[in-house]
Amino acid sequence: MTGTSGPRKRADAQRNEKALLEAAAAVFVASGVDAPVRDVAAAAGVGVGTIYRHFPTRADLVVAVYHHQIEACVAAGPALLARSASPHAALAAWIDLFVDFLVTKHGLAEALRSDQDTFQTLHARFLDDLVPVCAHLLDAAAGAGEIVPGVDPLVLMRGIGNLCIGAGDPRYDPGFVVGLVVAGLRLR
Amino acid sequence: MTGTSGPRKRADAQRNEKALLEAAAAVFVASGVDAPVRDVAAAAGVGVGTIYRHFPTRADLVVAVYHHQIEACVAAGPALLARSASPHAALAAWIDLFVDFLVTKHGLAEALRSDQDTFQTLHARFLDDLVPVCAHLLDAAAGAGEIVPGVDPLVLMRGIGNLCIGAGDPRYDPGFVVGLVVAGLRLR
Amino acid sequence: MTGTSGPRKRADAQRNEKALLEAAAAVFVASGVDAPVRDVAAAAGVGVGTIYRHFPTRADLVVAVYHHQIEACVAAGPALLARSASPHAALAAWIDLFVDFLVTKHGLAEALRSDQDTFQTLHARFLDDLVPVCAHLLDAAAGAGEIVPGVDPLVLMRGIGNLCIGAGDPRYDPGFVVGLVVAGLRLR
Amino acid sequence: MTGTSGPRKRADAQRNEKALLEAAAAVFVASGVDAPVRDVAAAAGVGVGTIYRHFPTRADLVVAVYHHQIEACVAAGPALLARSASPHAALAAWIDLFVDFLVTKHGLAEALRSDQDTFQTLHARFLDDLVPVCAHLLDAAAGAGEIVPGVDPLVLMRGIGNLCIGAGDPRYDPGFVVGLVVAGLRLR
DNA sequence: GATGAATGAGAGTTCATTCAT
DNA sequence: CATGAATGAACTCTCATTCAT
Repeated sequence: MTGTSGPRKRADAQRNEKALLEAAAAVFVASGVDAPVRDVAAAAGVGVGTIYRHFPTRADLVVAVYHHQIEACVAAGPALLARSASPHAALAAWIDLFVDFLVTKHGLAEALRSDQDTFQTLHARFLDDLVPVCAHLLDAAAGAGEIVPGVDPLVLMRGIGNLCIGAGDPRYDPGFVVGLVVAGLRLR
Repeated sequence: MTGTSGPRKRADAQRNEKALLEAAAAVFVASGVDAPVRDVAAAAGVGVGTIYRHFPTRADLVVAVYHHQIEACVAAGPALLARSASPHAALAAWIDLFVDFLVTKHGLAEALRSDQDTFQTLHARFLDDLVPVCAHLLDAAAGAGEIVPGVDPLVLMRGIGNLCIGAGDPRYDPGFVVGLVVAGLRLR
Repeated sequence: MTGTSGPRKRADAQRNEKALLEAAAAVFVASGVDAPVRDVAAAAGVGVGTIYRHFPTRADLVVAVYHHQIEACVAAGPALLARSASPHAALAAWIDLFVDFLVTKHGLAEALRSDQDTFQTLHARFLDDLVPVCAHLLDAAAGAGEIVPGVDPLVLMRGIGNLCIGAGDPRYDPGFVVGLVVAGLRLR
Repeated sequence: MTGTSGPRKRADAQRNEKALLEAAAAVFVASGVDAPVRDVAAAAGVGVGTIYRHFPTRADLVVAVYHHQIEACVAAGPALLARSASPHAALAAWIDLFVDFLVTKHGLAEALRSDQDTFQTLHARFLDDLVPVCAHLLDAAAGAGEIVPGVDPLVLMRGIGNLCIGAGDPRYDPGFVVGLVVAGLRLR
């Protein structure tokens, strides 16, 4: 805005892509990840061609939309483990974080659960990145004797993800049920 | 042909409707509750007009499809409470039943979670019928001091329902996570 | 129009299909066989869905459009052979008929030559039906010692077909070149 | 870098244009003259804008692509007439040359026949250059009493061109039908 | 009542063409 | 001059829904 007029084209394109992602995120929240490409384009104020240029398939777009947020979650795992009172506390905090993330980005959980071919990629990406973090936290907690051993992190994460579906409804409370799950993990 | 046409028609219509429901159930399992109306009509061997005559909206059809199964679940609640060792055991057994139901009728959980307007009716019907049963079981278990008090049956049921989404995937195991929830309910 | 209101639905559908074919023929002449489906639908005064119902693929439509005309040509072969002065005269007359047909239905020749996948079916149909007739005429003329033996009917017909491309242009005269071909066939 | 930039640029531009034409020729052979502009640009390693700068319309590009080859054909006419045994032999040889040209550059014949507005220019150019050559050969042969008089060279050339359409198909043989045409030209 | 033909909105996708950099 | 990002018209195809028979 001040003096960035030099190599502008690439800068513009990047800005454009960012605007695209934000618009897509908004549209996904409002209409789900199945929202018409046209709607996303309109929301971003670009032509549909621009969407296809940047993200050839819908999966590419969805993955991109949630990429940064996934990364943040990945980073939070070790950080929490380092500064929490106990591994179980870290696990609980991380799950809370994950739930907050999903609940905030309403529509994400729905996307995650979709077994449509279109979202295979999203699925993969999501789980490939997050499951190891979860596994690490589970191992730490199990190693400390705080939780039952042998919990499959993938199963746990998909469960948590599922529980976040429909978070917008005032009559539903994902956090409560997730709390039951976390409680259920504890060794008694 | 003249005298019997009155009652006969009704019988025929009922038969027709039943065939419709069975066909719809099969199609829903195969293609989800968003399956094209034409597919349902074709599976039932009727015209699409007939579907619309019997079930003006898709929700009506979906509700009807799952009606009997919901009723069975409703009936199972008191029965289990009567013959189980403890209220908590009855609750656990009933939840298992519910999970089995959802998991077996693949696609139902997905339909349940949908917040699309189309399924509002289904939602309502499903919960209106089942929540009281669940509430009764929760009350009994809480009254016996076996579980934490104040669990909202609606929230619990929606959580359970959500956990059943994606049950077909071999890498996911709804039962395990539901087990954690049930364990989490117990007073420690 | 007078008393055909009995089994009207099927009658209507047939009428509709006929109107469709006529409209499609007109559009094909005007815009080629690649004309947008919408244009055909508009010309026929129906929705696009109607086109797709009657003719699931474009090839189906194209084949149907030219079906009757192909049949007429098929029927003309033996008839001409029976009533012509010589086999060569019959062959020449039949080729004239074929050329008239292609030239009249401007756009047909273009369709025929297309090697696009869409028209494979048309190609096949066209040649499967007409080549045998042509072969019969060629055999008769060759048997009578009037023309060179061993002419491949398929090659001849595709040549004739090609020559009819662009018949609308006043500066071109397919008939003349076809005449040269027919003359070239004669034993000298 | 300073003094040579004037002439250098022109040299570069010429080189660029040549590369463009070669790339376009290759793409036209592979995908037909309707190939996406992008494909041509990509094959040439330039941006689409460059294509549009050099050749504002597609016709301009197509004409340019085939320009050199047309010129070669033009030059061959008198040469053949000079060194052939008879005018008819020269005509036949020249037609063979023309056919070889069209058949080799698969896609050219298709382009030639197109009556689309886009190719009007190509048409014109092609015929304006070649028709006189053909006329000359026809006149010579007619003058020598070898062929029928009064053959319109334009009609003949378009016929020949049409016959070359679909040359790639193993079941078709343009050369054979062209041979019939050439034979048909002879006085008997 | 049942039928299924017809309708047409809507979604995905491709590309010719323009124009800011 | 060259580039290629952006635009948006155009096209195909699908299906929910209506309604004449």
